[in-house]
Amino acid sequence: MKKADPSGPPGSMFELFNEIGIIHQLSTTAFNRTLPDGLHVSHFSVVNHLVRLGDGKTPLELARAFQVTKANMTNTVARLEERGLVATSPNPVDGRSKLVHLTGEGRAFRERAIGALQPMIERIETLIERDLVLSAIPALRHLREALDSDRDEH
Amino acid sequence: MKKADPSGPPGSMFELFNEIGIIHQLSTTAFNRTLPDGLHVSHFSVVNHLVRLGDGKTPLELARAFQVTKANMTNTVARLEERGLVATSPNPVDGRSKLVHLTGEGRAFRERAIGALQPMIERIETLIERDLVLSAIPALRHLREALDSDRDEH
DNA sequence: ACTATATAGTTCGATATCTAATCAAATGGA
DNA sequence: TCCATTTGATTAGATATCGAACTATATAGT
Repeated sequence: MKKADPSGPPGSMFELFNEIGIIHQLSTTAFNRTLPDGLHVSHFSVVNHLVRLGDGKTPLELARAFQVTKANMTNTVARLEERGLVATSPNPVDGRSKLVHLTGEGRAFRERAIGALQPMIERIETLIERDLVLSAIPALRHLREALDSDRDEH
Repeated sequence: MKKADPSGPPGSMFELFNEIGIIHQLSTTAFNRTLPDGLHVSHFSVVNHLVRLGDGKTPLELARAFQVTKANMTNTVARLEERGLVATSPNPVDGRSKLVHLTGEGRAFRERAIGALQPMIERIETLIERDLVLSAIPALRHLREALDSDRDEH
């Protein structure tokens, strides 16, 4: 229905970034609307990361994992702490640093969030050819790594 | 160098959205830093769209083309107008609406912006296998259309 | 051991973006 | 013709996010 325009020659890097931008916008807005307790994708992502890969990470480690600024992660961790989803403690091996731990509420929130997102994921999966869509992952991984290393040089 | 974590099972929709989120973040920050006159990707995109597809569009048409809210586009158009990159006029066929036209400065800005972005695009292209990366486009188009039509139903 | 530099985190100010509410004009049905 | 509904645009308020400046601690070179 939407004849969205590619804002760049078809098959170009511009089109690629444009599609990525639109998908990001549509998906985060949809996720944000769906997540419980007024929390946002950025909050869920951090809690999910801590559950999946283990907690006790520093804010900087988290910032790097998600490629956001330290300031951003300071804010995100503060919000999570206000809500009681994480707790922080001094880093025993570095006096400048702190460690972010999950609370029981944090784990419970993750469960609720996944439950809330599930129907939406399923709805989308009925609309797409799953294999076609997932086939983009290796290319995206590769591009992400390139952007990442380009950034490191500044 | 960065062992970025997929925050979701490998090959899952979660990983896909996560990669897209990170790429979006890295690329828009890099673009924003590169664009001249303190302008941002959102501004460039609108001007570029008007040059490529013709001006005299309404704000709502622009909002739909980029999948952002009307409020967002009101703001973007206002900024562009402050800077003299576009001008608006009443819509002769609808008293509620307005039309957004390019100015000479707007076209000049687009040229400058493309010139400024070019080196960065080229630098990235030396870091990637271009064909691999571009091969993601059809999958992304497909996903974007699905998200788009899902959204229409609310 | 001292000093210079680097690093972890925070704070500040600016801006983009969202949702919800509002206003004005257009449209369609009784 | 009039009123209810829809639609285009704006406004208001909240929040995420960035970059830059700052503080405190750690590290390295002499």
